[in-house]
Amino acid sequence: MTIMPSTHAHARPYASALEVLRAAKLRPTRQRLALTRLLFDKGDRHVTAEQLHGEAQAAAVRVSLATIYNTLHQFVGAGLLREVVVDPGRSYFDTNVGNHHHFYFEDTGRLQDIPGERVSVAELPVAPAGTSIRRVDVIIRLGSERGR
Amino acid sequence: MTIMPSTHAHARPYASALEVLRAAKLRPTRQRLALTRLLFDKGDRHVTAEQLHGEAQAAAVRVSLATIYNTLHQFVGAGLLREVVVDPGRSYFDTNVGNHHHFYFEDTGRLQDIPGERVSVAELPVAPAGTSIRRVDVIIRLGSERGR
DNA sequence: CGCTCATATTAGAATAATTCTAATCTATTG
DNA sequence: CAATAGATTAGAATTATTCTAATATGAGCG
Repeated sequence: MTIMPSTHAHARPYASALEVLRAAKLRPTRQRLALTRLLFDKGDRHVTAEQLHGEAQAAAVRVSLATIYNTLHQFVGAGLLREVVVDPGRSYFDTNVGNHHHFYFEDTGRLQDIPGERVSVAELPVAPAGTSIRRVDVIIRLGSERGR
Repeated sequence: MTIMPSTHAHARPYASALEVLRAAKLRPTRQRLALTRLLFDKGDRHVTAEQLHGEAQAAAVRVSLATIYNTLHQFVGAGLLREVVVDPGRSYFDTNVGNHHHFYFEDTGRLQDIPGERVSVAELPVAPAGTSIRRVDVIIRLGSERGR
């Protein structure tokens, strides 16, 4: 793919990152644009803050870890990311915000999506008045061979 | 309830704590006995390390935080406790090791059991060869009124 | 019982992930 | 382009947890 004259009509990474941030009402700063691209230009992924920081540095993008955290949380707030809690002490951020669940490989720490349709949860009593379901997380924890 | 002459025939807290530890092949030390009682004498509960430490101090049991952590993890290893991960950076230990799932009140940080039968998960592809399912966690996250 | 030793416990230091702070920058708007 | 609200930053601070090395203790044995 060759360099194109600057138009605005197609989904180049840059343009789409900009749109993503605009839609989320977040100022498109240099670092947010870069992080948006790192996060969303490669399909669904699960990253930790440190990982993303590493990728940013590898890509010669100067971003502090504080900004990584700020941005990840803002993205979660804006519905661009979903935080997955599987490991005490480590947070994963999932670029797939659709209806789905997870396989978690305990040995390697890797997460894998399971399409939402493959899992059904029989209806349950919505808890005490004044509360509503934010989300239902299903995590299938996998270990190597020896089943426990 | 008054002090009983020392017999061995009924399920006093002390005796059962001893049995629990023996069954788990863990030496019944002073602190493990005390923690066993604190954990299991009051029905199903979800505690953090700090909480348990606090309870121990309140009960005038001298135990270091390191021992709390050691013990909690040994108990998990022995199948006496189950670790529930719902909050990044905080671990809950559940005295209910049977088949069940959880409501998680995001505002208060409280966990509540949901009997296992109330939740059914439609079968899913067991992941890559060489792995087996260790556990399936279903966490229903609740928020206050405003749904999201 | 009292020794011995493997196992536990402990205080405190160390680590890891994350958040905070206050100073410095930078989009945005007029 | 100046003003300013909002963003970024380095580094300190916080939180939860683990590690370390020294000390204590339960279990088995004579």
